[in-house]
Amino acid sequence: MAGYHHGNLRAAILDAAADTIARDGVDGLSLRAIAAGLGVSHTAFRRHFGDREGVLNALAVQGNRLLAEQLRSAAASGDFVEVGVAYVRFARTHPGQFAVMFRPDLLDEGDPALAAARAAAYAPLRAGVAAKGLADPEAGEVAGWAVVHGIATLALTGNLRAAGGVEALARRALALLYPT
Amino acid sequence: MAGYHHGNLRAAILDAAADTIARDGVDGLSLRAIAAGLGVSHTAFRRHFGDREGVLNALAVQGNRLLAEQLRSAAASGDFVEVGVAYVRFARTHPGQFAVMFRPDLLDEGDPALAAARAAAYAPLRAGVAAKGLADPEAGEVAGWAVVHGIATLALTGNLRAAGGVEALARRALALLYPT
DNA sequence: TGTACATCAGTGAACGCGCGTTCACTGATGTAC
DNA sequence: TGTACATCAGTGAACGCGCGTTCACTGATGTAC
Repeated sequence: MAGYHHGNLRAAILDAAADTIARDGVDGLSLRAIAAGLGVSHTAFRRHFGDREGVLNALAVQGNRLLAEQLRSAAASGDFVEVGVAYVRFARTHPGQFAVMFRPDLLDEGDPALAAARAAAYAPLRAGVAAKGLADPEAGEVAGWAVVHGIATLALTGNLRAAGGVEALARRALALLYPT
Repeated sequence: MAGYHHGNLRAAILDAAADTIARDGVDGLSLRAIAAGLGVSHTAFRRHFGDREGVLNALAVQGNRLLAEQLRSAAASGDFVEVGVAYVRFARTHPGQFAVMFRPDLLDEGDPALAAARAAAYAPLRAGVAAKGLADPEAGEVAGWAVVHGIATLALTGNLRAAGGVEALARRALALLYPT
């Protein structure tokens, strides 16, 4: 662990970056501060990520993969509302990744790994809406995505009061949109 | 207009700040750059706003007042869906203000003018949902707000493809949530 | 079993940059008499 | 009608700060023979 070689610097940097972004926002992310926190030179990250955009991009890929996994798992329950709840839960348990995933201005939009991870994350939403057999499935996708993205965003920025918890509130809102 | 006194510096700074934030994000806002653009000393804004937070706060108050006005006007049409569409339209026509309005971390949360402007902006949503007579009005408010906030946010950050236009898409999504 | 050498991982000094803030100030305006 | 003076509006030099990047480098590891 100690010594010249860190051993797991790449993962450690991503973890620390996610924490910092969750606390201070993307623009509060200082690679120098992260390096200091890890007891490592402030240029060490370059070997693994190249530059600042590389760090953010890696975080976005990681986030999308994790989101895809959690949405798929929720979809397996058979209740589409739970897919939406899982989206909100992901945003609140991985706020650092979430803050970066929908910021194409900060990412390498040419990265095929990012595109693939995004597509994987979007697939369960599309499949779930299709199964509903709505007259306007495009509107169904957008409404579903927007309602959970909106709740997640508003909750993360401190704009939502939810006495019974954010996830329960999301469940009630989704029940209105997709009545059983 | 020319000369030592600008005449309308306060309004000019707010306009320029909104433009810059719309283009570069809140953290891309440089008061020095704005001052240079207006041909004014980079400390001139202090007389009117005190510090950086003062500028952002004034922008948020202005934005909330404008939003309140436009939502009230849409509510007068009698069609609640149009209140939601007006929210999305506001976000897209005033992206600089919108980016700041829901960032309590950047604002002076003790400012009564801000609290009043926010309450005025939220009122038409609450009234419109109440008129719907839903079994779960709280969920109705959150779902309505979240869906338009989500669509606005996703569209502004470049995450939404909408062939027929964002407002039309919002209208279809809202029609799903509040069927007539 | 040992040695040479390529590769991989991390170092730390130096650079230039733009930022918000502080400070003592100067120019313009308006009001009292 | 004119003058004194308080107030309001904007100036510009200087400060300290933290940032990402560049650069030449050193230490550690693993593989070929």
